[in-house]
Amino acid sequence: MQLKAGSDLVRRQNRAVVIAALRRGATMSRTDLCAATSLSPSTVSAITSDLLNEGALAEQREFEPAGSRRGRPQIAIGLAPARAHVVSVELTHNQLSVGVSDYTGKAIHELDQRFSTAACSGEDLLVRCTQLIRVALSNARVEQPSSIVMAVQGRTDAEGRDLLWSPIAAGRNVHLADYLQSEFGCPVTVANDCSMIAVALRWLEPERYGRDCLAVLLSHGIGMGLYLNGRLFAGRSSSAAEFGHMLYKHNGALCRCGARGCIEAYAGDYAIWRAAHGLPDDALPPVELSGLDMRTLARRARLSDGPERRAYKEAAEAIGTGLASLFALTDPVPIAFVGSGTAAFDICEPYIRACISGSNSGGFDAHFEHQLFEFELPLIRQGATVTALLAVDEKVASGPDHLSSRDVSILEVA
Amino acid sequence: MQLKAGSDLVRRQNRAVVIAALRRGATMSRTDLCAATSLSPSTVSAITSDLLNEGALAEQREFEPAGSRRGRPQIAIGLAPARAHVVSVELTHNQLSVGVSDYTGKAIHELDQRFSTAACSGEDLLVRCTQLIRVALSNARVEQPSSIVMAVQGRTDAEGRDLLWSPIAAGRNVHLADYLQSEFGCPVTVANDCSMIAVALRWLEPERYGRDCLAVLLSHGIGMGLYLNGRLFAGRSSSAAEFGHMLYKHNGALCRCGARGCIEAYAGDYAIWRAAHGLPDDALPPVELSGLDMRTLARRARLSDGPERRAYKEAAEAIGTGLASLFALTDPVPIAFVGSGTAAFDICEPYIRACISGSNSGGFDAHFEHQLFEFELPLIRQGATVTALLAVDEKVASGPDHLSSRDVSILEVA
DNA sequence: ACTCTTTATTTCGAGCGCCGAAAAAAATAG
DNA sequence: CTATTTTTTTCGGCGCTCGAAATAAAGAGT
Repeated sequence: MQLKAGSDLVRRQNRAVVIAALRRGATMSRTDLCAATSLSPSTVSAITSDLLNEGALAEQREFEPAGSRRGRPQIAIGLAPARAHVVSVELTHNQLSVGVSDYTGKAIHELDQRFSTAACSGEDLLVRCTQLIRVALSNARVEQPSSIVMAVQGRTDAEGRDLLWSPIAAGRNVHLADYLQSEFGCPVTVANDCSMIAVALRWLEPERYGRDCLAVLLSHGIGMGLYLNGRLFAGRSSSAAEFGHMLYKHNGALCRCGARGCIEAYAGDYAIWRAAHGLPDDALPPVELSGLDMRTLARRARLSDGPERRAYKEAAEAIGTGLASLFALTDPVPIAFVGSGTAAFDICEPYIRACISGSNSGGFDAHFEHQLFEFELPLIRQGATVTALLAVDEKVASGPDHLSSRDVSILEVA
Repeated sequence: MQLKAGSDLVRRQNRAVVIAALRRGATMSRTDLCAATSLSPSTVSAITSDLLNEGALAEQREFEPAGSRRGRPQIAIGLAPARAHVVSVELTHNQLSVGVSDYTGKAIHELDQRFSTAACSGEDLLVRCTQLIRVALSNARVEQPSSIVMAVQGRTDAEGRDLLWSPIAAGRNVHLADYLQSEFGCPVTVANDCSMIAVALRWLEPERYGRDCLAVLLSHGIGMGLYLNGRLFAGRSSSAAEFGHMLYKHNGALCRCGARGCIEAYAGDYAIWRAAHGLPDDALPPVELSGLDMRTLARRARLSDGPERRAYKEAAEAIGTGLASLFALTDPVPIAFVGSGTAAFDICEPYIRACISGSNSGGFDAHFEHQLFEFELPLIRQGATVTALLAVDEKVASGPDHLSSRDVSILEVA
């Protein structure tokens, strides 16, 4: 059942609209805001004055940008950098990264730590995260973060509280969000790394990826983030969207996840390496593969039609079959392939396209457009930061806790 | 960008909440409505009195249901049957059906017509629909329908305007909605039949299917309707969710859709029949198969481990592989298997479960609960009717076109 | 230097929809 | 016939948006 509405909802919504407009476009005058939000000047005036009082917005009188026209000059308004600080945490293979940004989204500080994630228990993970975040905050001279988003390779619960399973760490059912939340006293969300890539792409290229965005991570494992009709696709009880674990072949090759026949068991780096070296498809996959190993494999695959080429072909057909199946469900969607695996994409592409165009994806236009991004980390960080900022925006929009704006100005005077 | 809000939105929303409450529970008093909507008594009073004036609601003083307690008796309020009439149209294999219901959802009239759909051009379809709807409306003594929903086997565009492709009719890109809309002067939506099954199940069993609902139609072809996190899953540019056309085997058996390796090319009735009779997997599938044919096949499959059993096993593994892949994306969801194919579900079930539990679906709880429904038509009709009614509700909630409630009462007096 | 024009922003009063409290309505209990 | 109980309506107030008018702050013209 839908929820009832009241004037409170209207206020929140319109404040949110104003904040959203400013989050996109650096600074705007009140007049610009009227145009962007289609709110009346009076309303924009009221809302901005409230938000200015609350410290969420700041006027920028300094930069009068020349354009000297007649009439009263516009006053540029922007988000107030100091209103909040957000933290993004990225847990990837053998690396933990932390980024601190101000409320405008400007990166203030970034910090990495490399260690063997495979040996990491849940407990270890909590401690390492806490420590690294603390250092980063202190380096950035931030007392109190307002929101933390942690992007992990692996499956989280649907509410973004727990890390259920990760291919890169031993811990299971790690209550990351609750722990960090009590450590840092601010809302924490745990998200899938590929979802964050999709968020970033949507944010960076709304024209192309605004409505629909499929991010496929090709690396040691295979991950996916999907926006469909403008909303993040997630499972019923977990972050799901586990493209890499769609079933490619019943009783097929052994996957890192323990199941058999997953796409990843053919298309992950370890699977390609395994197949290229003629190892049995239930061999325990090598834990560590250098970028050099894979580049060598790719070079051989390009040179001659040997076992390497066949391994890449099988990988491509696993991916192509998965995409074809996915597109039977969603219709073709613009794709961003991300990660080190994109370096061998030239080998895979024709096979992938053959799978998709031979299938019924979309029924009529069985083609897809794609882009390649070699490095996933910047995208993940961008996505996590944006997600954290939007969470703060929501809180700011709902106003200073249950005090009317009038009360606030009274408090400020006192 | 989100849209701005105003008092108009609040009014619409709260009227919608009231209407939604009444659509569920036959009749309620104003006090009940307060509890159900969490609106204040004053607001409920105002809204119901407006809706009564507009003829959307009706008081039912007749049935004072005994429960003689002290105090002023409650006045039962319900949707006014005469406020609107909706039409549901179902196009299935060799049959066109029309149902007419009043605003409370009560079926007033139903009408079927059987003919060879395969021979049907787009033009034919438009004419037949129009004629059958006209007859049904006149039989039901309904002057003007308020909403028509047509459920078709096949793929529609994302907006529910056109029938893009259907396995049961020759026409392509048939502008069903626009045509019927101009014929009957009311909003028309074209929807996928399996989506309507999912709508119906959600409506009938909200406890089980309210949030997530997977309807799988097993019959000549394979269809699917999916609700995920309370919203209908649909493709980017079409109704999509074409479970039957997920890719099971690259370059595999020939499917009705023209592609190769679709799940349907193994699990549709025609595919099972083809395999059981040892025909090549690119044989043109028989167009007509009687229920008797399939029952015979199933009986033989149960009796001995011959070609029939193998055909059902292959079918089940195609479905199981598809479900495993789907559940990698969505986590396991309660399933309703619908249609004549459910008669052989006892043969398939173990193989389907083997596929799913061998895979990584959901990561941790690789099981699913399911229900069987032999007859799809009643569910499709129910879903289409509900969809049509909800469309009317939305219009009713937004109020008499741009007149305030005061204006309306003035008009009524005049 | 002063006034006029232009453009941006704020202020003011009205309207709409919700809510709480009080009043009114309509029954039963005594 | 009055008191009690429960439902429903009425009334006044509040919060939010909006349109119109007022104010603010510039450049342009004389």
